Amino acid sequence: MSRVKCPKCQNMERILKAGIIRNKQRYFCKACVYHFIIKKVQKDNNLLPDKPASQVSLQDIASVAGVSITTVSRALKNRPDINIQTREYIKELAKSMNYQPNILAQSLVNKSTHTLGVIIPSLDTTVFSTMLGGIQEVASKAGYRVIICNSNENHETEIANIQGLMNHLIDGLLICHSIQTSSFEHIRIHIGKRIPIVQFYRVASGLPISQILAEDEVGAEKVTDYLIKKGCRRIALLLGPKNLSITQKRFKGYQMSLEKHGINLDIRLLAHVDFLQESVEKALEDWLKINPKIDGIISISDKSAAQIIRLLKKKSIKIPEEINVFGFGNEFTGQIVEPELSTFDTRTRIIGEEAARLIIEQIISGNQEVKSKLIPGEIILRGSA
Amino acid sequence: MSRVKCPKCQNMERILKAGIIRNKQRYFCKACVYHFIIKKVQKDNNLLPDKPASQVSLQDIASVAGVSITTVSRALKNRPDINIQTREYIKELAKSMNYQPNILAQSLVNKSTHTLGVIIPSLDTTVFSTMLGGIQEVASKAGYRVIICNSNENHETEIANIQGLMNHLIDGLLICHSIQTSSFEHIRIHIGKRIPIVQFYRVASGLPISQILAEDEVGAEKVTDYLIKKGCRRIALLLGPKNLSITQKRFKGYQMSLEKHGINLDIRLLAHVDFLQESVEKALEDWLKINPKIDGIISISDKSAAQIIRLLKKKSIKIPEEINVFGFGNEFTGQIVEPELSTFDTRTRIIGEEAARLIIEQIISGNQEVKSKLIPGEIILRGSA
DNA sequence: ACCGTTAACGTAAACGTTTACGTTAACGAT
DNA sequence: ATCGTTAACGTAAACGTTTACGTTAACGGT
Repeated sequence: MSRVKCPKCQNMERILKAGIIRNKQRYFCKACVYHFIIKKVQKDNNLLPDKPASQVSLQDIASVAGVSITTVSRALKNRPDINIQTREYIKELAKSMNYQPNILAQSLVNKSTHTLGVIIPSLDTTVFSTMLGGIQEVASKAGYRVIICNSNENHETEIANIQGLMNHLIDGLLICHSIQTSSFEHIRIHIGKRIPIVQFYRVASGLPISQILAEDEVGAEKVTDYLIKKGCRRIALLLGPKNLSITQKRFKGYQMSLEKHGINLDIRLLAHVDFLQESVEKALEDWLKINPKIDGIISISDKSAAQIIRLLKKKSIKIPEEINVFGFGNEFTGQIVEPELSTFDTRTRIIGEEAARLIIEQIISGNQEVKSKLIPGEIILRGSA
Repeated sequence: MSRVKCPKCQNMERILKAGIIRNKQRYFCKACVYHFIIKKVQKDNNLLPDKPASQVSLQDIASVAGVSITTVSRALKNRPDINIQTREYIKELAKSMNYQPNILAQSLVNKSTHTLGVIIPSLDTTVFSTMLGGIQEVASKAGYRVIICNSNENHETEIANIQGLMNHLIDGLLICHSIQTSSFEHIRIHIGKRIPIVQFYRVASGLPISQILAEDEVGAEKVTDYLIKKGCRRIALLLGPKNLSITQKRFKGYQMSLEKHGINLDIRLLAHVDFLQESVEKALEDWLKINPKIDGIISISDKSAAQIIRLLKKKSIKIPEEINVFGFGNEFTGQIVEPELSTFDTRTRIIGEEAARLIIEQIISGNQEVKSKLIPGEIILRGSA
């Protein structure tokens, strides 16, 4: 017979084998009707009385102090219902034990992580990193962390990122859509739920979500107005992909200005690029073949504008005498290129700040009322126009 | 007498008042020795049988499916020990109920968040956002999220950020120190603990932590070598704050090159700036007063170098005939300024990628062996030198 | 002696998972 | 009938907090 003793009734007689489970022999004691497994005799875990590297928890402090977890929590959180001496003692003890609260556990209970999620299409572009800087600053002043996800201008990545963040990791989402994003179902399913969302810079206007916008339409109109006033009649417009809100709005502003001044729209003067150097160069080549000749260029970004200036100079085309060039964004590059770039400052940092401010307000108030805010920009005149 | 009934023994006789606690009258039943509080009669919570907006949990699915939480978890995690039909049924049910796992709870149990923390000194500088891009890409391909904290070149902020992240929010920390950081106790206390740390770009060499470095020393030496070979003898060096590792290393490389070529070091040719436009301008003004005249400038960054070129041109000093200018970093600006900037490409994106790769390897392997990796850079010659 | 009151503490549930281990029913071999 | 075996499920502990609520001792008034 098996020399096995039932751990419950200590009987050694009526023990049956009862199969093998997870590589261990199982037994059944008929006397006390009990299934059991013989544990491996642990090799004397002689040393290491404390858990070694793991962080100290409320429980650890409670054990040392000889009180309950509740009391420790109360002490550290400065709750009432605790003796002042006890509180101070525990606080010092916690400090000496180098206690650090586990934010995960806190968040799980409090249902709030004090973290904002940001989806941004790219980090290589100054515009976006500037906005991020603004978001960061406001967020950290308000005690919020920021998780940044880079969609890399890719629709699928954007969707995946949102999925991940929304699973209880963040208290609010700031999103600037990728170029490729044209359907917005992945956003719509989250509207009105627990987590507020704010769109910024590039937005989907159809959705009932708050937005922080640059003055795209008005900006483009002002810039076009200015160029027309300077005498330009053949103004080329470099735009992003057609589905982008800023593309549409800037085109609209451009169009309105032309209309206002009685100038006909020539679609050959419009170009849609994907922000890569080659496509900008291609667009410029095409423009230069057009008759009557162009006398102005408004670019989506200062980066592209700077590039255009360099290309025009290589062709010995005089700026601004033959062609005026205007940028968008007021990036550093504009001050380096010669002639220095005239540009429409969209105040990207402010956009970031306002977006963060709005979402934090919505998180705290719980009020998800749809708000739309336009950040006023400003024309900055330098040598190129 | 009080017409209060004891909820335990239903007695209405021997009930005593027992103080008020949290604004509620407390009672004591002498019959069954029981303290109790009369609950407010809940207003018929007539509607809303389900919790309204809160996310669906394993428990919810289990209730609907009529199984236990364990079974649901097993099904969704494709564990064995479950009937295939049950599994498929539960999976579909979960999908139809739009189940999303709570990452916080998962992380709490698994003691891993699949998130990297990054401390970066600034977002406005191309160098850093480029490195971030590299980190992001590698991390997200490996299934890791990234929390970015901007220290804003501030020591205190850096410390606060690390504190926050280390409290169980991240599996690994990537850090690029702020300018102001000169003591490293806040790092040292975390070494060898649960969470691996990797320093990148700006590092504290004294610490036993892995590092990913740019070729600062060799790079500066190569650049100086090149300028000397071109005939320069009075090469000015624009550096960052003295405590920065990259400052020290680039100076060392510069010094070694001078020594090698038998040129004496003139400390008037060294300038330490804080990356602001004014300080760069000030440094340049000082240099131009020196005799014998300078014939070369090596700058900490392309941005400063571009600025210097603009300033020199305003003073009608010819580049590279009178003064050669060399940058560091290969930023976009260098291609816009005229003459185009010669620069040492430190491969910042690669640095970010490698840093992410290293920390993920350490997280997965659990091996925190100290590794140091130098990312080879490359001289890029353009018009300015 | 009896009762009402309160300061100061403890107990246990809850948050949503994962997982070690216990349990059951059914089946096949003796 | 008895026993060994296994598929397929359930129970409960654990992760580290927060917090609603229960409990105790001590005190003061009659």
